Amino acid sequence: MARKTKAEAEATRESILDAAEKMFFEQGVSRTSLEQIARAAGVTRGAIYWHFRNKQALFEAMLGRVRNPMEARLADLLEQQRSIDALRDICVDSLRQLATSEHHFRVFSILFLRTESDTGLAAQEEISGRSVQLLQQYFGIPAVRNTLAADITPELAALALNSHFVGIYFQWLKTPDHWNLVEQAPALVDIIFRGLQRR
Amino acid sequence: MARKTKAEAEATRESILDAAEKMFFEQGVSRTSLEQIARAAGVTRGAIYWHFRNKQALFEAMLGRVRNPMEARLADLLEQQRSIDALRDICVDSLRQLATSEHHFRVFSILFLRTESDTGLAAQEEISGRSVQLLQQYFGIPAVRNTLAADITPELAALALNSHFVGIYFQWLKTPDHWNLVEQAPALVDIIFRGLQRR
DNA sequence: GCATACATACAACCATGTATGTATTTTTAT
DNA sequence: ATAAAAATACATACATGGTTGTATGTATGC
Repeated sequence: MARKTKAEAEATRESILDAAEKMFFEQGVSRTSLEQIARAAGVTRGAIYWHFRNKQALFEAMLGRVRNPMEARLADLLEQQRSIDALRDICVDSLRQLATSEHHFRVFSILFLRTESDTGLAAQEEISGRSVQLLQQYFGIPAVRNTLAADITPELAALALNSHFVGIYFQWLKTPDHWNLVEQAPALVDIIFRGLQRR
Repeated sequence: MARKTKAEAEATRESILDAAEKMFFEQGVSRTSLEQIARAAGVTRGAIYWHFRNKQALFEAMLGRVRNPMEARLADLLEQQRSIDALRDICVDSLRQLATSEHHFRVFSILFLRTESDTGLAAQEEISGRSVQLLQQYFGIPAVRNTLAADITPELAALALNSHFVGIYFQWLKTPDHWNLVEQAPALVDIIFRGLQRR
């Protein structure tokens, strides 16, 4: 086949990534072959091996397209020393984004449910690890810490909030049609915040 | 090789399941071959195919050895209409069991992190689904429901508690050496209960 | 004219599943 | 009770396909 222009090449690269995302989501990472991805992208394996070293590299590139949506906002929260209500908004928005963005839905579904690879775990760690760090620092701000219940350290608060969050992600991704995350998000977030704050 | 006695056969069956649990935990389900499991069990693939129809059946049998530790106690909780403090004890114990029983640790680690199969998800659903059902019914008991915060329905309470729990499981299984689950368990449980109960 | 962006062809390897062999155990018939 | 028959609990051998990686071809953009 003929050589493509630079822009066209970049387009096929993206379509390969799209196809990988789709197939990984539908079948799981280990059970989808490069041949299947190639077919879904309308190319052959040759194209995949041209753009990516192997399946592993393709997988990582696919994950790399999604950035943790919370992270930037958490950094801003910390820097601006915003109120805890602002954090609550971030949390609600984050849950809603998972439920409304097909792209995020698929990638996080792959990360949580459709991969057993170590790089998948590493990616999870990279994503949630930084968030926990930022949350810890935020809860350490005296004005914020004072609002926490008596025996809750910043570390514990960050851990609990993050775990609660991951649990909601996880549970909902398993059965997204079973309950409405967008509707329940505020109530679910309120519960954990009530648990963290002093009464 | 010679035929074994009935008891011996049952022993090799168990050793195969043990080996599968070990290898699935260490390498993930899809990346461990039956050959590896056989070697780890000190037998050949012939023995595996004698006791199990295929890898899938072996995987299910391996999962079948662990029953949800919470379920029986939740049923009792509901039947005896015990106080919410009893539920809190169950939750703490459940977390502690994960951290102290190597067997539970491995199997849940496989379920949450080391499989991408649909049967893995189905098993998760079966395990946590019933718990949520029981929790819903329990929170529906008037005396219990009255202790919940104003706008929290029994369904929401069960969902939130279960999600919080799953999140803790998930986070800790990823990095079990990073923090001490046994120590933190009571505090983590207290947080979610404070969030659920009226102040 | 040379590097590019693929398609095509080829080699090699696991992993699975099944078929077969076999030494015992267990059962059955006498 | 004992010998023959049958079933058991595997090990071994083999056939197959699916997947990966690489090597090569090739038309075209630059």
